[in-house]
Amino acid sequence: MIKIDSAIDRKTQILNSAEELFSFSGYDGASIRDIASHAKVQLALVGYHFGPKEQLFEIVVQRRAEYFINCRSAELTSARAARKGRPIPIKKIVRAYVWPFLERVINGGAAWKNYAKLMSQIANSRRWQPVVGKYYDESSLAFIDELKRSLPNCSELTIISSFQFMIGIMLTVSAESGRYEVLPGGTKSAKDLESIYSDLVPFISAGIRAVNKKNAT
Amino acid sequence: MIKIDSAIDRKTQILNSAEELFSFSGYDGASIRDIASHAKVQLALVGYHFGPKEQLFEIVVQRRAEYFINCRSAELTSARAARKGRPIPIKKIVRAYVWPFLERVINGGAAWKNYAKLMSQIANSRRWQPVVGKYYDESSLAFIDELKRSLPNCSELTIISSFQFMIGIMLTVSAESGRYEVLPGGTKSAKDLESIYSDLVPFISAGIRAVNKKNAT
DNA sequence: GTATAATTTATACGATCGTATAATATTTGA
DNA sequence: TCAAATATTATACGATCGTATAAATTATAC
Repeated sequence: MIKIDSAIDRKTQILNSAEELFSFSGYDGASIRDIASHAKVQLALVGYHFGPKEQLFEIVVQRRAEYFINCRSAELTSARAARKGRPIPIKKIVRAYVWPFLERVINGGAAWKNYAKLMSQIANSRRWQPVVGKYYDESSLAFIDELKRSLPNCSELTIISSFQFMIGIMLTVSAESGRYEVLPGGTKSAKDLESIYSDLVPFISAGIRAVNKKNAT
Repeated sequence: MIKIDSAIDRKTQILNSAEELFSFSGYDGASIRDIASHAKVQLALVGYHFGPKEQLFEIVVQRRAEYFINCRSAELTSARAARKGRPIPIKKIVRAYVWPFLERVINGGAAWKNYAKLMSQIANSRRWQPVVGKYYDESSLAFIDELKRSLPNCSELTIISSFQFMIGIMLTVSAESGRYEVLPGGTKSAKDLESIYSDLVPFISAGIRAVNKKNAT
């Protein structure tokens, strides 16, 4: 008889189910009953472990946010160390931000894909701005500061816009909405996905350099 | 006594309210009762004019889609005519796609802003892919074909990716989620918005040129 | 002007929602 | 081993959901 920590297992199952159903149906479209039955637990157990629905939602957002923030911070630190005080190349900054996210979408399995889909929807939503900001703002500020250091002649607004453009691209790709699978020549295989990702950093880096040059004082 | 066409007026009011509430709360978060009371009409009137909720939602998406598709098509046609058979510059293609949308966000008032916010959420959603695709796929294909003509050495997948990147940027900016207003130096005024828009086309054009060069055969 | 059609109102139905609670089962710690 | 803590179940409550329907009102056409 194998002993398993049932409580933790079930909590994880609930979070994974919530993540999946929220990402497809949205916050109000996914009921706690849907989530419970998808996780194969009783309805009341969801509330017992996670409290009200809004709190469950926030915990879903928080859970993987911590990983990304730590990972991005580590990438940035290591890039800084390699440059010994000199500004970090734009491409490295972009990579430090988008790669931890894309890597998980590629290698992390269905759960991480679901998280990415969820984020791609709520990041554009005013309604969830407080939740997203609570966990991601601090990390965002660190990257914007780093961009400022590497683009000293660029206006702050242009830097923030570039940062926003980067996130927009990262999320629309990670959403895998199916919008481009139906188009002839659109994505079909995992190999295609990697090809898209390999275009992503050069695209963003060139974009940032272009608006920097355009707005340089 | 002024004679007003009450029915049409109220239908428009309902659509505007649905647009606003869908864009903030999502499809399931906005109830028909919310929409009706926001439009100052009776509950049952919504169903009378627009049928089931899903149909109302689709009509909201469709209403302004027609304008954008026509406007983009006209921009493309005029750009083609000016070039007399030669390929259209990338910047012109990008502008033909994003400008009709951004122009409405800038000058169209609250209703068009709400539509943009709504699109920025459902465009990344698999759930609504059939609805979005129904109205936008044909136009998307026309733009992808035009990009192929201007980038003859670029792989089809890279072109589709670039197209997707462009839409991701356009929508994340139009969403006005409030994510960047809280950041120091972030957007505050309408003037800032125009500055962001002026960075958008150069950013995307430079990005496309970069991945084209990288993948050129 | 009056019959016909279109619009609007008032209301009700069954289903599903989030949440709370009491009872039961399981695990934990001394 | 046995009480205390934790986890799980079963169930019920009031609120709100989308939808349907009949009555009342307004507009249209001849």
